[in-house]
Amino acid sequence: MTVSRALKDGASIAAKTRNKIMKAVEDLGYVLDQSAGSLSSKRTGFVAVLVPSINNSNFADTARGLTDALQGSGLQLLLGYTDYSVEKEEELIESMLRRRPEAIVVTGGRHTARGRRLLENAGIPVIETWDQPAKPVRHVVGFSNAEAAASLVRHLHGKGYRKIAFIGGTTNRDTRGADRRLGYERAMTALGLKDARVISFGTPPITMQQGGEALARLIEQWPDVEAAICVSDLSAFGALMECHRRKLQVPKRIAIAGFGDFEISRCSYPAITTVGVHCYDIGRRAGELLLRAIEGERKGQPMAAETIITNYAVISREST
Amino acid sequence: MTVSRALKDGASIAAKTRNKIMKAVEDLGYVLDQSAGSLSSKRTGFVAVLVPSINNSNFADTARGLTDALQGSGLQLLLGYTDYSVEKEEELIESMLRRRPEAIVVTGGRHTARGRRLLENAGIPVIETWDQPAKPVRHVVGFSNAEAAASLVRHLHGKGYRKIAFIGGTTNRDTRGADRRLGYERAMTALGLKDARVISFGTPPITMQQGGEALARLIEQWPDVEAAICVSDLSAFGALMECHRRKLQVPKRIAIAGFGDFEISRCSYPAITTVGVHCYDIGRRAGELLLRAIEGERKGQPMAAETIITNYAVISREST
DNA sequence: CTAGCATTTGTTATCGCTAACATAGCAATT
DNA sequence: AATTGCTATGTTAGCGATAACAAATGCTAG
Repeated sequence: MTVSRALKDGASIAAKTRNKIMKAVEDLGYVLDQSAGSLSSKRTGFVAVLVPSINNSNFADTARGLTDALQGSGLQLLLGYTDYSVEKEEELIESMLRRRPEAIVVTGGRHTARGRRLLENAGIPVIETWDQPAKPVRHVVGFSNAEAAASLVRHLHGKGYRKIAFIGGTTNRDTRGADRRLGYERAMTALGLKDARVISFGTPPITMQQGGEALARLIEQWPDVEAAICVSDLSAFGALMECHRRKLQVPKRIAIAGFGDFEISRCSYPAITTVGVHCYDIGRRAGELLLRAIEGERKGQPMAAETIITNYAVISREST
Repeated sequence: MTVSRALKDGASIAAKTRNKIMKAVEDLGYVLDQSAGSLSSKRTGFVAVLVPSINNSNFADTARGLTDALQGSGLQLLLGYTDYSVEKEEELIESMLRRRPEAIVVTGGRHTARGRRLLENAGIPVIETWDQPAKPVRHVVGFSNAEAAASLVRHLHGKGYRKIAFIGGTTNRDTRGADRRLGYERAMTALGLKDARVISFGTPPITMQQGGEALARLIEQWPDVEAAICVSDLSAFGALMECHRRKLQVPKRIAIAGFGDFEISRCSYPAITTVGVHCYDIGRRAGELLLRAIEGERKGQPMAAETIITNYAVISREST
């Protein structure tokens, strides 16, 4: 027991004893067993985080924000990839809950019925991110992808573009992508631009290359198109490069806009107009919210459901 | 006990009993507690993985390869970011070991003395990746960054370039980056090209933007430079865009090469010559190796140390 | 009907730690 | 010297699962 106390800080223990213990620990190469500790103290120090993917995506930044926010709190991320599938998400939720995380962060507000039930009954703080679900499970840190995409449409409209197209993936698995398209369509209608032009190409998340191919199709199908909004900066970049290849001047002949404010949109030439959505901050603020929620849980005073709407802003650059 | 049996497969249990239990489980929303299970069975199902970073980096692909390889094995990744710092790595090794992972995968072969000791005494399979350490802790899945960079130099030399520069970060924290520079320098000497031109700019991992700025400096310092090798595709891309801005024709006026075969190098215009290093495969094969090693460990027959050298190849594209 | 075997269920101890309480030690105060 | 009030250490009893063994049940065959 004294050893146990020596190894955590804040316990009252004589300096002499502690030193003796520490020396023994170092000599023996002893490492505390946290599974056993967790079992006893009922605090695992885990936070489960489910993201669609971590490769070339905004979610990596969100994960990083979370990691940073949790720095020093003794909490550790348990990361899972859902691959943009709610079925896989359900599986992951279950296997994560087996580890008894102290909170769980998921991406988006769409889950399987059972997935949702698992979340609701988990007895731990739940945070949905990157979205603004109509019926949140509990806490939310996100924004409306539809609204964000709509504001991009209005921005282009304000610059004089009328024949505006949307490039995205073929399915609705990527709900954020689907929301963006929805926002595009609504904004077009609202502006009286009847003929929405949607190119669906590739399973989400669509790659740079697929963005390029989609642009090729777009040009073929609607040669008079004036601007293309891409579901993400990556596809926008692919589209932009395809324009280079075809010697189509951007933005003179066609304007290109992306979504997400990846570094690439800032650095490419021409730099790409995009919607900045503060991916890192979503993670960071989810982390901070979660710390408060866990604190409350430990004190037996569960926090009231909180919804944090994060900012987004159209970032106008050379490509529009 | 019967419940415990019902919840794992392969146990002999009457179908009727199992169904009854499953129903109760579903009704109660009961979820197994794996910390308790791990404590008892001495198998946590964790694999610790330490990577420098997961944002815009090859390591995300490696993590993905690992995840895929471990799919269905019941093992779960415990991911940690070292931020390219061996001190942070040491901390992470310790906190990971507290979770009693069944194997640990680290990036690179450089560790603090204590970090190395912890790895050696952990009593679990250790895999070092992305490098070819002189004295591996145990297993290795990697390649020589120096050799790979050297072969890129030779490739450029073969194409007639002589005044070849290297763009990288300012410190040696990123040991793989440092190795690449070393390989560059050695190859230049070996080819009789005396005047190595190295631009160090930004703390690793250097960004696209820093790659662009570095190119600007390079041109200023050595206006006659014919080719630039960048420490990664991201900086190469930044450099390439800077060339666009300055209306320097690539590869006519200056050739640009990267490292890592990120998607961006394939899609950019002009497409960037790079060294393909099979990031995903490194993860995948580390995962497979690790499964065998864990299997051996469980049977009480530890596996002999194994070194897997992964392939790399210069991929010649339009930028050189 | 019962021995004999296979299958299914039950018991007990244990994994390595910590919460909660109990005791010991020690200085200050009266 | 006795009392009080600390702080430092020790004891005991779990946390919730599983390993290992023990018992019960079911089935087949003689």
